Amino acid sequence: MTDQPAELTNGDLARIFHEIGDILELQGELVFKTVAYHRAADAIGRSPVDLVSAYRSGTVPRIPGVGKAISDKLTELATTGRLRLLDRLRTEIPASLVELLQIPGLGPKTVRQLHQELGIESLDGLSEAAKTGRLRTVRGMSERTEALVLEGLARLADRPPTRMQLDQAEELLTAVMTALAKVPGVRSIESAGSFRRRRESIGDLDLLGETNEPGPLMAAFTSLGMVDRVINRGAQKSAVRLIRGPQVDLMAMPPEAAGTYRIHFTGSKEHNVRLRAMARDRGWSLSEKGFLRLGDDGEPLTGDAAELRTFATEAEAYAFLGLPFVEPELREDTGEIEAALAGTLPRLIELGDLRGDLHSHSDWSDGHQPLEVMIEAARRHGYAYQVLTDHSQSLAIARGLNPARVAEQARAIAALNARFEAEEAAGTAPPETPPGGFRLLHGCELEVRADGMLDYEDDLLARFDVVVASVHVGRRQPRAQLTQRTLAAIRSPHVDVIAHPSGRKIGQRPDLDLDWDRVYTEAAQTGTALEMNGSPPRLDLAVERARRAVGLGCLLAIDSDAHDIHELDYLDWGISQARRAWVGPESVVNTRSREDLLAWARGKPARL
DNA sequence: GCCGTTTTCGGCCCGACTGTTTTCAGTCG
Repeated sequence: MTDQPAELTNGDLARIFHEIGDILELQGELVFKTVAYHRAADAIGRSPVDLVSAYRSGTVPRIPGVGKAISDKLTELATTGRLRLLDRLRTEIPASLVELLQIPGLGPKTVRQLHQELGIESLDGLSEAAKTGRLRTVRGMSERTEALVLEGLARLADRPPTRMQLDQAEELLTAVMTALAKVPGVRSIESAGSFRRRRESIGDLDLLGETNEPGPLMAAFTSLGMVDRVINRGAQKSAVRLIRGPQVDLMAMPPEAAGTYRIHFTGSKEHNVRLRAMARDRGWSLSEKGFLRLGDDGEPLTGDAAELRTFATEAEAYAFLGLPFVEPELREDTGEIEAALAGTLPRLIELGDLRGDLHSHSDWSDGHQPLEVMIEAARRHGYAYQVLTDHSQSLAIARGLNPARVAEQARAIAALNARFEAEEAAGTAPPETPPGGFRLLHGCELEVRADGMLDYEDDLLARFDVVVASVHVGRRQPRAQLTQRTLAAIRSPHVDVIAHPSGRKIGQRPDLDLDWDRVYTEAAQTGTALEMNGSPPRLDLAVERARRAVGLGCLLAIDSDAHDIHELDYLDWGISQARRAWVGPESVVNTRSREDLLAWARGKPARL
């Protein structure tokens, strides 16, 4: 047996550099240095390229925030699987000390002090010291602080931090916003933060209230029935925790300065840091309140000389910095500032660009409703087509269709389409029906079996309008085998879309271990679309993968994968992820008319 | 530690809230 080091994923690498950053913080290292490690860790975690493979092969990608020092450490990790710096740091600071940073209110300075003065090096030690009253012997800590620490410890044990799906976040936000919109003097309540940027999962919720009179708003917010406890309450901002729910932050904004408040509270933090640096270069200090003129000493002018510029809209605030409006989904400091400066921001896809949905289910397989109910709901979305893609035969758990049932389903679809055509001719179709009418297209979700074979014969596959293929079984096969199965589907003349290509479920199930660049390259060569599945637990392809895939020439399909009429709206989440991936309408096959879509699907053999 | 058509050295974003303060540091977002 060889003593080959375990393969480190980008996620493992990110954790390593975050840990280094944490330990350096506890050691009192220069703040900018610790921030640099955390920044680099984030960028490494986001990288679409498998960095261990890249470093071993010597084709090292350029990663923003990774300079010579951290690059050398990546080389060491890729070749030896270890990092001497981290081994040494762990002997200097017990790894368990890092856990103390999770307690709300305890930052690096305090943890370091507790370690030095009381010898505390773990959560257990902290708990013991708080209970026995030793904590209050430290300067700056009181009996009250001890109670807060114990409360924080209890919460940590009680409720592991979980993140919400986008749809769950939306539901909670809507409830809070509806309640607060009625408060006198409040012009509007808006969501901000990571939900507005449509991150794939959401931790805290952020809200902005437009008002000149924040008092009643803060009072109403902190006394909502769904509030478990008030974390803090101030004149302009407050935070609460909802019962069995997340933390919600609310900030009041005066209407005339709403533009900079929105920018501030939408983030991301990294995007804002860039904007503030740009403001500083131009002689202004940027905060949520607006732009303050700086004096020669680099400090904002005060007294009579003070000068504050405010803007009611974000577009005006960006314009003051010489930038066009930057869509919230792009505000991650992943190149959007540079593109804005160069005037090369993309025209992002919108829900209205879609002409149909290529992936949905009925109770013919594992959908919740009869075909007629699903399709009646789909018709009312105003699309030109909906593709029904019930599962293929080998996926027994989802009641996959055998060839005889496929033929029966084709007849049912033909009958429905005949009715739609007649209603459109008679003018009795739903008012949402687009010019050219609505048609139900016959597709299937074709199982790529564990043995690598496709689940229907070619002559049957040829009869479908659209075929989406996916991997559900044999997920733990080695990379080479999984990649071959996916490539077999991509190369089939009948497969048009690879559905949820990574197979992940956010926070529950990891990605398939694929040679992604080969998948992208062959998908681009064959004109096979990769799906951006809008189902909130999937959101698959993930944003960074989608961005790379499009960069390598791939087409995408944005689909709902609806198993229920309410899930048809999942297209919206798919759109938001595509926007985060800088995707424009030209890269998405289901922006095409029904005729063009069918021509693309039929034309696949010619494209090969 | 990172980064640069105003810099290869000297910067690196900003303010509210909290707690324990007799004027502010730490934490957080």
